[in-house]
Amino acid sequence: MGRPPCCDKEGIKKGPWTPEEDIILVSYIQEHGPGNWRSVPINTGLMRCSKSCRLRWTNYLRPGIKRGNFTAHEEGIIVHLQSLLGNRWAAIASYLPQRTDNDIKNYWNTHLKKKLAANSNSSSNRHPIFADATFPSAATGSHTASSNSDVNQMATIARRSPFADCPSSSYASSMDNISKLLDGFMKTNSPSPPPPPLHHYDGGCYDDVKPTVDVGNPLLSFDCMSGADLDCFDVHQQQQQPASFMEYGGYGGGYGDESKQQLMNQATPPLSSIEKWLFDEAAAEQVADLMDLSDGCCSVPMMF
DNA sequence: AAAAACAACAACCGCAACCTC
DNA sequence: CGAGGTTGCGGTTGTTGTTTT
Repeated sequence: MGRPPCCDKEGIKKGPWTPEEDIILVSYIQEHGPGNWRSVPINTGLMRCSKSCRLRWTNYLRPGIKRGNFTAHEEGIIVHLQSLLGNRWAAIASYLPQRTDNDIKNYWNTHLKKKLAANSNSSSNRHPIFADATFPSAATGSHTASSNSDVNQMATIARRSPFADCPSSSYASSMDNISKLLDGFMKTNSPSPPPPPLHHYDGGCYDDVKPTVDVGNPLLSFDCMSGADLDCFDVHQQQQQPASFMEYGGYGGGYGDESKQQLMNQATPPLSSIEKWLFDEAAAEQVADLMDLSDGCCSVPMMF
């Protein structure tokens, strides 16, 4: 099968998106919902390829995206999941609904990898919890997993992370301008329906209804998790409901603690222990601290 | 004050999986 | 069942902002 010409077409614009383009894309998706990306540039007149539209929406315009510094909790989750899953950023992102896979990938490459690489030089200080555990290989899926009790042990290590109180960065690029433009745009449009329940985010398509973690995911054989457990994270709604961009939170908006609680409440069947742990900020902060990402005193076995 | 170096992140590219007919 | 089309994902690059010299 031949690859369809996409971004190499003549007349296709590349590079940074303008606020005007963002408005066009957001308003179109508001009306039609995400998905069917092929038709987006055709119907909107945007001189962008479908892939670029999807990426822009997924990584930047999608409601509920949290921007700014990663918290210690998030760092803990990312480091732990990366050790479990390898560089499967989409799978990792499914555990952090407010972050995009691209964001996580960037953060890993620019921050965490460096920290962990520096820390790995002092492997003698590796914490016994991680030293004892053999984490799954992303390539083979083989592993012996840490148990719930291991996770609980992690949570008992009480030492506050230096990152815990990091303020969010003041994300101010073209976002301010875009936000103003969109604000004006929204005011001129009809009242919006109430915000929908938290979706499962799977690569940017809210209308996707499929398991968050695929069959090949080593977590499926993780001894404290079951397939049913994994479905806990697949919190989605069955029908699309275009909603106000701003009511979603607009740029920089997020579901925050309330939505996290909402997710916890909606998720049935009950979360597995590791999933609960992943949503437990206090525990994860402690794990992040346990990993000591800042001062290089200990490390996590990584699988690059 | 200017240039160079570095850091952060948005966006692109290409492959592979998935879907539809 | 297979071919063609579409979408998702991960690696990588390009651009912009910040810091250092």
